[in-house]
Amino acid sequence: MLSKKCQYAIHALIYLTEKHEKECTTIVEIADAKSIPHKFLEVILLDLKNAGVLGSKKGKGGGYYMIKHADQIRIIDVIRLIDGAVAMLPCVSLNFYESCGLCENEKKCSINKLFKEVRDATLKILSNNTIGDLARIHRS
Amino acid sequence: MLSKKCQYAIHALIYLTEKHEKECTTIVEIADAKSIPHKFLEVILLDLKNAGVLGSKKGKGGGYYMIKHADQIRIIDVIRLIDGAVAMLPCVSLNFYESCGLCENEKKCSINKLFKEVRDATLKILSNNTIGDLARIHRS
DNA sequence: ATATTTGTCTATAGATTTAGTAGATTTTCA
DNA sequence: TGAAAATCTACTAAATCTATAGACAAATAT
Repeated sequence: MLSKKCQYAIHALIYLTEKHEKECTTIVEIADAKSIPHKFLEVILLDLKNAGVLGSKKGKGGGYYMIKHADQIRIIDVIRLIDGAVAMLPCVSLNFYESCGLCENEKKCSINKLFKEVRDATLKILSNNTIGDLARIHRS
Repeated sequence: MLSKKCQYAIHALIYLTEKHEKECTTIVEIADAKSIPHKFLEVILLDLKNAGVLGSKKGKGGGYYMIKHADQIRIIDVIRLIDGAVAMLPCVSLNFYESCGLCENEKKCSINKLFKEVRDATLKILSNNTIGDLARIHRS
């Protein structure tokens, strides 16, 4: 399961994409629109900023804005950024690999093989879809 | 990520399948063979028993044995039994559905739609593979 | 300059889940 | 009866999740 944090991140990014781009939107506006606790959203938007996805401006008229184009933000990237590994087992994760510590030979392990299949199927979908795609469907 | 508990469950079932079927195997034997903490394995095997996957016999010469054929135990069933939902969002789960509480109309929600795709791809693989399949590959 | 608005940083806290442990009890077999 | 094994009850420690509080820094308007 994706964490609440990650779900909030996706919703916030879609909201920012659907708004006029290049304009600043405050944390409170997004929080109210999407019913996200705003102190929690604060942390999330900061993470997205530190990852280079969003930019921000302080003071009056400030807020957050998209720094990357929505079509360049893949869903898989948001998940990895907020939640970490996408794979169902540590030993099949591309970005957060760890040995499972249970099988003797990972290359011959049937469990490993099966969950690599699952990983690849999941990755195929989540890396071919962007925040832009989701926002477009949303609008129509 | 699958929990350790679920990984242990899969390994234990494969171990039981690879052993001579119909014979009793003690918790301690499985725990030692697969390096699983045996008090933890105790809980796991009991869950599998209560779900009708394993049978048990108490006393001397007792232990656990397969009650279902390994080819009838789908990996998806083990995961659902031990970890619960397989889906990445509550609103796309078939067996553990809950509303996400974030979108107005689930049927029009693009996020919902995307993660249903992921769910279906995952389910396709995990319901077409059984403990028997994993044990067979293991052996060869 | 100063007040206001807005993001940033530090710190904390409650709830839940994960991963496991301890010890008494029951059943079965020899 | 005694030993071996599962079963049951009841914990616990640590991590993670989901937040919240409050001080601080920067930008803007007046």
